[in-house]
Amino acid sequence: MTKKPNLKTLAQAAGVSVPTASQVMRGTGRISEETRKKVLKAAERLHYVPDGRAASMRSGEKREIGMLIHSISNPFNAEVISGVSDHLERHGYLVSILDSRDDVQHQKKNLEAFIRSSRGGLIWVPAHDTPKTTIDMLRTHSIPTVTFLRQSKFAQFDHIGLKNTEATYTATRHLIDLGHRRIVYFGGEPHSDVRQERIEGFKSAMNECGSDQHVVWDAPDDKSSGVNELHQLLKQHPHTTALICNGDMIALGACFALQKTGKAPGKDLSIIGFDDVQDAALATPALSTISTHPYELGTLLAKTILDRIADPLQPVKTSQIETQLILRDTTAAPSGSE
Amino acid sequence: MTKKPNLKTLAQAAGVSVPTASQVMRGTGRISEETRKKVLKAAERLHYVPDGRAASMRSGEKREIGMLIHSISNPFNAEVISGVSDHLERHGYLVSILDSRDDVQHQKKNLEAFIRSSRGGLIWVPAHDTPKTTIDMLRTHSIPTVTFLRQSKFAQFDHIGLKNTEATYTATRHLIDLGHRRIVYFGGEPHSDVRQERIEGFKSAMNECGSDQHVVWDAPDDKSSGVNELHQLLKQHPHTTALICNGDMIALGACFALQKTGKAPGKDLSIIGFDDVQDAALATPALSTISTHPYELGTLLAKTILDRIADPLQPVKTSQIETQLILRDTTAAPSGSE
DNA sequence: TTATATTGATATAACGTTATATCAATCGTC
DNA sequence: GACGATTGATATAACGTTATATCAATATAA
Repeated sequence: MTKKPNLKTLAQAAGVSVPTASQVMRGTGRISEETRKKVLKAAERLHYVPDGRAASMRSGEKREIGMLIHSISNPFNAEVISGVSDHLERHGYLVSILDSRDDVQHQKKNLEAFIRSSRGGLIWVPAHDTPKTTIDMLRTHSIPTVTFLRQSKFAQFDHIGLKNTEATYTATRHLIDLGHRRIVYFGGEPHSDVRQERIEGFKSAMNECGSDQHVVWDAPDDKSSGVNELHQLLKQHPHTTALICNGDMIALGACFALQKTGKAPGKDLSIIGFDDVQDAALATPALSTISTHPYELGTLLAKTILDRIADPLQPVKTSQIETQLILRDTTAAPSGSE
Repeated sequence: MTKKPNLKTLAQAAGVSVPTASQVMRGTGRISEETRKKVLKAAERLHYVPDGRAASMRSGEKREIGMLIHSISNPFNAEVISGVSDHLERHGYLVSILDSRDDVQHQKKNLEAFIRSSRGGLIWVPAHDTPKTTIDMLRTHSIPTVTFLRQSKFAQFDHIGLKNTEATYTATRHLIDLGHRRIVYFGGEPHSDVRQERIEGFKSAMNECGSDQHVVWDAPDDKSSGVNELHQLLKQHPHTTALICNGDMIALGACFALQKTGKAPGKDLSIIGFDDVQDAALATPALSTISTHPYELGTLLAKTILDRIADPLQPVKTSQIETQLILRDTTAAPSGSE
């Protein structure tokens, strides 16, 4: 069991000085072809790999970007991660993922460890109700940070969001044009800002058609919640003809629940989801939904954080990703409308 | 824009020496209550956070564990990650995730960066066809490593797997007892060792009942593949009465495809999945499947890597997680059997 | 020829910690 | 009151790199 080789070992093996070995490994400085080969050959032989901690400490360069997200299993996030990784790996960065589980305690622990580990930047979905102290902690250490999906109330970070209001406006408008009037906004947590934006779009479309009915139904954004809550909803609002859902999962849950009672999504109740996850297209009936281009979002995130690292003092930037209404089989004119 | 505080800054602010400040922050050594308070107060004021790189370099301690997995969006993996994180966070570790996308090139890049970053240990699902050079790289740097799900052919790492053979044996046996004889193993990549184990269990059960029909159908393990490939399968083997599937996703895809042709899973074709993902219980009809206790797997992984870190020279350990056959609505006696 | 660049290497110090050794002051014991 | 033990602090060196300055040897220019 030989000890891990370091630059000193390597330099001795190659018969050169430590700085020379370092320069060869990094490809910098003025080095003759002859010594270059000597060092590289020795490095190969010893399986030398530089210690990133020491290098980063001395040079100040940090070749690792962290992503802290609220749910690692979410297929939308997985696509975003692909977009980020592809771009950043091409620029020589390592991308590592942390999972806050949308819990501020977990998030705080993760961020503390993150700061200690001195990474180059943070791509972040802040957990619900992230407290100001957490934000302050980040700002104090002036870590290049880009948020996505959710924007912090307390600090100005670069941010990339979705055109939430526009998206739900368009979707609601479409339902109205089909003849629907009793439309419910279904799902999401009351505190969510993203949801607030979506509800805004929903309400403004409803207002335009003269409806003062703005029914909003709170429920967790997963499939089982969709199954359970739909019954409650229809009990309280039996004349509902269409749902704008806060996410595809709850929308698919609602479809299941409806089918179990012998009714058909699209025919008896129109349903529009949000995200366009893979299952949306595969479900029967296929789910009408709002697509959000997660891979492109990831690419944009990567570019944004590279810009921020390159110039930490530039003004804060905010952009928004276009969405697209995908019409499949769960939307139709209301059944009593002809 | 003040510079980031370090131990020197902190010590000066508190009016003590650098080693004293260090000891206070770590809670070690003999420190009077008075100076302890002074230092902690100063640390609070300056928002001091130690530099993990420097600490780790000097002390040799590494408080970060990496997980390199083949697919980050896989709900099974997400549960495993939860189990690992919960346990390791309680022991003061940070858990970060890398995604190899089951591609050996990505994997190699990730591992190289991983080694440079000097983490404390690696929990790993080796990508398909991981070459020996990659394994050698890891072994040379003697990084505490535990694999799960897939075991490397080339090196002996600690490993935690599933009782694959036993699981499919039991499942196939159950179908046979119901009266099925024309059973097909559906899905998975030909090179996969895990799948090979499962097929073994399938075949040995089939042999027991005197059937020499061992139809195995290759197909990617996702839902859309299930939809597409089922038709091909039934065209070639029209008398099939039951499927043992390589994963829940392809099983659910097969269910959808069947329903689209007006047939019923369970009644016209029995289907058993593998993994027991959330959707399995929620689908209509609910999917019979093999549950694998991913959270417990994660906990065991965490314990195993802690043991390995504590004593790097102990003999290699291998364990296997029990599985459980969950019978829901997609399994029944074959339709022509009464 | 002398002065000036250029090339290819090296010596030294620094990054922010922590391990080890050391030291003065206080304590208890006989 | 002399001695060793304990307490609470500090000085120093080391972890493995890289930035900067330096230097001898050669090449180029005036």
